[in-house]
This record gives sequence, structure tokens and C-alpha cells, in this order.
Amino acid sequence: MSEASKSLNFIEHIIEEDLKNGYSKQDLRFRFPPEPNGYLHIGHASSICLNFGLGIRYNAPVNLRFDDTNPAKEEQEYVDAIKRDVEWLGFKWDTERYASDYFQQLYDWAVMLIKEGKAYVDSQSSEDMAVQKGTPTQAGSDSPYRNRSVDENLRLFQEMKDGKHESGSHVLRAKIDMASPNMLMRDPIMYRVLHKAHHRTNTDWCIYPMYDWTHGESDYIEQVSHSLCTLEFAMHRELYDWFLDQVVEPGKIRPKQREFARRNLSHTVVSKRKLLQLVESGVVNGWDDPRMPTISGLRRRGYTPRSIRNFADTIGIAKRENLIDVSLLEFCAREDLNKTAPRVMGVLNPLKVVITNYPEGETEWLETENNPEDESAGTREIPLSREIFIEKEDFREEANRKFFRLKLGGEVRLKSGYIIKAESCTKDTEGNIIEVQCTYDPKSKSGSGTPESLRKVKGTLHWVSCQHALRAEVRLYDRLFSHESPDTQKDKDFMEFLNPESLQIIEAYVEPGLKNAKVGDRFQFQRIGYFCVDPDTSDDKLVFNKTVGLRDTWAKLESK
RNA sequence: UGGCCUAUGGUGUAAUUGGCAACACAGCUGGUUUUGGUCCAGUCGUUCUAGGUUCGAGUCCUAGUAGGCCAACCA
Repeated sequence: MSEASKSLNFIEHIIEEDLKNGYSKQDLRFRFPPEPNGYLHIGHASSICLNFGLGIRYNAPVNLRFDDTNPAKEEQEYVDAIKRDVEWLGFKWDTERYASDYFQQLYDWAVMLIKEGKAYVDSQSSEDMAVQKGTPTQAGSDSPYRNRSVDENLRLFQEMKDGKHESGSHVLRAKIDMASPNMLMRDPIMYRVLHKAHHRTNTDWCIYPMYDWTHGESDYIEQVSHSLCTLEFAMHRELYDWFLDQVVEPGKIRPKQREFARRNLSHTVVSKRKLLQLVESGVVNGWDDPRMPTISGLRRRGYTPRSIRNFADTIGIAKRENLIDVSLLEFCAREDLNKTAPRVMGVLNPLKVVITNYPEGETEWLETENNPEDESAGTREIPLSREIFIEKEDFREEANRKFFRLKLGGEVRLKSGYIIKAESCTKDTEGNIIEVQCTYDPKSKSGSGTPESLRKVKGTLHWVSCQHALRAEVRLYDRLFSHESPDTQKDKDFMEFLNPESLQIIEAYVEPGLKNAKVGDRFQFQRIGYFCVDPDTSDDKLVFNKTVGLRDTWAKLESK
């Protein structure tokens, strides 16, 4: 897909319009501004791809800026995790910034506003201020402290900074308009007193700036041209612009805030609060649990950075509410993994097959391709012996013509091996099939070129040699929630929709070559799906996570 | 009883800015295949409603309807 032929999203249209109106391409600059109070999720990935994608498209720098104005919730641990995730996605930021780097400049500007009579210290309780704020349909009323003298404001603000007042005792507010239909303009708080150590500035400050006061000014300091955020900040734009008006100097870039709709993924939640709740309640095993929609969870699950980038590109960006079906994400995973993942054989639900005419004690090494989609991936050898495992679902005593697998009296090919025929089977006392006896055609070996090997049999099965197979733990995942939109149901808590079967742990048998697999390696278990090696893997225990299953038209047929 | 935003197939996003509504996913039919995968071909199906402007409206205007957001010393 060439860049030129790709249609533009509405943000790109805005930028193109600015460029046409004389904006210099050199002045374009973007930023990704996470608050370090949680782990990044698939929604952030979309925002990251948007901002960094713009940087690539226009050859413009993109800053990674941590919005760290609230020491009560923010931690270094999150900073590190966020940096790792952005890098893993494949993006490079121009400079690493912190809103806290600008605390002094912000303070100086605040003093300037006080001197201009545009900000004042309010000494009421938050409850009283909330009452005065009015409601969306009723105007607010002025604070009794609204007309304090400049000198008194200056003195109090200095004292707040010097730590002479308790947390919560005073705030600095912008003096705008208590009757504005936009509640954010009703004298918004710029600073609060907070005696709390900050992850970067430690105890240097005991007043901390609020988001609205900080964000636009930070954009301005960094000379960000287009500041993109989610829709819920649309109402903040008026305030963003008001604060900018107070400090912008001629000749400098005036940042422009534009809003886009956050991306919602079906069958999951993407809100830091709810994700935190999942972690803290123990429903999942941490932020990187493979069922989590966090970037670290997707990584552990086996998603590739490219598949996530493709997903973000495919869903695009707009301003309307949306609920993107998780099947699209899964498609993107398969699309990438199909081209890159080496094929191996693994049996998840083993049924023993004895090839009765195969010499006892003999082992034969069969050559098989590593990836039919990529010839350069080469070949490897896999062992065959008299006893093998196949999937339970691949054998039936009786079946109709649509069943392309093994049935009594029927033939199938063992992938890269021989054609076998089921002769009989053994059952336990409860009637469960526990073994199948087959014969094989020694002349039908794959690739041997004999007429027998060229015979067409409808089914091909994956298998492993019992004697050589490795045992492995396999973790199978299903969607975390059974409802497509668990957190938008009236009067229902999203936790009510948890899928109790989102994790299933089984013992499987895999081909011996997997002994050397390393953590993070991704494979296609042929006819099953894509799997990757989990970090829980140790020298004596191999653990795989199922990333996503192969498309399964048979299962679809069956369920009809 | 206010303000702001949004409305295009089942889902997501486009439409050269007023000129034949398209792309991807999902679904369905076939074909190829030593993975019931991949790949290939085909198919189904769309502009919230009512007016208006115009030769011509998904696009502009008016009204309505539906959905989302806004009253944290959070971001």
C-alpha cells in the first residue's frame, strides 16, 4: 500500500489544510503524553500510532512527554513500562520530556497571571467551591475570595509554594467567568497544595499544577504544533486556548488541540481504573496477563508489534463512538504471523495411534518445510516411530464424507509422513476411545515421488512421535468478557460479565525440536493456531501461550 | 433544563471537498492446497428522519430524532 494512495483521516486533513495555508512543514511537531499512573493498553497503541505515524508521514519530531502533575498516583515503575511499550511498538521519540520539567516556568507564568489580575487564591473548602460552581444548566456564583488584592494573592501563593499551608487549604484559580456555559471556564483551579513527594522533583514542590494549566503550556514550551487528545477533552479546548492566550508570544508556534474518539475493543475494557481493578482483584495475573488488552499483555500473548500497528492503521481515526470487533485484531495477528511464524507440530488433546505394521523400535527422520509461505525458512527433520499421538478430534469410528479426518477403514496422510489407515480402536470401560490401531503404506512416504506417495487422500493430520515428543504446558485463552461491551450496560457492573473460561491450562505434546525454543519465540502449531513461548518457561518446563487460533471453517461447519 | 460533539453495510473507516458510495474485517459460494490454514475468484449488504438550496446533496442550510461528553484540589 503506497502512502500516496492512502486516504487521509480527519487529523491529516487538518494538517494538510494548515500546510496549504502557509504553515511550514518544518514547524510540525507532535507528542504522545501519557500519565505515568498505569500501563498502556490497545487504546493508547492507537494514539501512539497516530502521533508517531504523523511524525513519520511528515518527517516531524514526536516527543514522549509524561504528564506527571499528580504525585499521588504516579510512579517511576509506570514510566519505565511506558517507555518499553512505545519502543517495543517500534517507535522512536525525539526527546523524552516531563511536565514536571516545566514546574518553574509554570509557576512564573502563574505569578504573572496573578499580577495581571487573572488569577486568585481561593481559601474555601472543595465542597463550597463545588456548590458555587453551579450545574450544567445553572450559572455558578463568585467565590468570596475572588476579589482579593494582587498583593494578598501574591503573598498567599508564595506561602503555598513555601509549604506554609496544609494540603487542601488553598488553591490558585484562574479568574475567567463563573457564568460560562462551559463549566471548565468557571474559574478553574490551576494549583493545589499537596505535600507529597514527586517521582522526579521529590519534595521540591508542595504545590502542583492541574492538567488544564499544564498541558497546553507544556505543548507551547515544546512548540508542539498539533496536540491530539481524546474526545472527552473537547470541552477543555476553550480553556486550553484561554491559557495559551495568556502566554503566547508573536513568532512562536501556537499549539492546536484537536480531539478524536477513543477506540473501544469488543469483549474487553480499556480504562485504567477497570484494568487496575482486574489486576488488584486477582481476576488476572498482573498487567501483562495475556488476556489483558494492555500492550504488555498483548506482547506476552504473542502479538507482534507490526500486527498492532496494522490494526491501528486499519481501524483509522474519527470522531464517532465505536466498538471495534476483536476479530479484526485477531485477523491482524494471523496476517502477520502467517508470513513469519515457523510451523511446528503439537498435539493438544492426545490420542495414541499405533502403526501396527511399522517396525518396533525404529525411528525415521522425516524432512518437513518450516514455512510454506517463506521458502527461505528452510526445512527441518522430525522423528516418526511406531506410536504417535494425534488429536482426539481427528478420529471417529464413523463419520460422513464431510469428515476429512481419520475414521475406521479410512485413510489420511500424516503430515510430511505416510498414509495410514485406521483398522480398529480400543476403548476403556466407559466407552472412551483410548487407542487407534492403524496400518501404513510404506511406499507412500511424502516427497518420495512414488505413485503411492502421490495418491490424493482428503485429510492430512498433524502428529508427534510418542517416544520423542516433549511435554509442554499450553495456556489457552478466550475473551475475558462474554459481553461485547461489558462496561456500558446499565445497572450492571462490568465484572458481572467476566468469562469464567477465559483461561484453560492443558498438557500438550510437541515435536522435540522445540526444546531449544526461547522465551518470546512464536510458532504456528499446524492446523491449530499461533503460540508463543511464555516467560514462565524454564529448563525443565516449556510453557506456550496461544496467541490466536487459525481460521477454522471446519468448526464453523460443525456448529451449523 | 443549558452547552459541546457525533450520525455512511453486521463492524471499522473512506469518498478527489457539491459530481457513478468504496476499502478492510465479518458472512456466504466456489477453486487451489500434504495445514478444513494461506492464496485465488465471486457474492451479500450502506448514507438517521423530514423539509430546503442546487442541473446535481453522504457532503451545504433548517428542524427533529438517537447516541456520547460536561458539575474531581484526576488526567
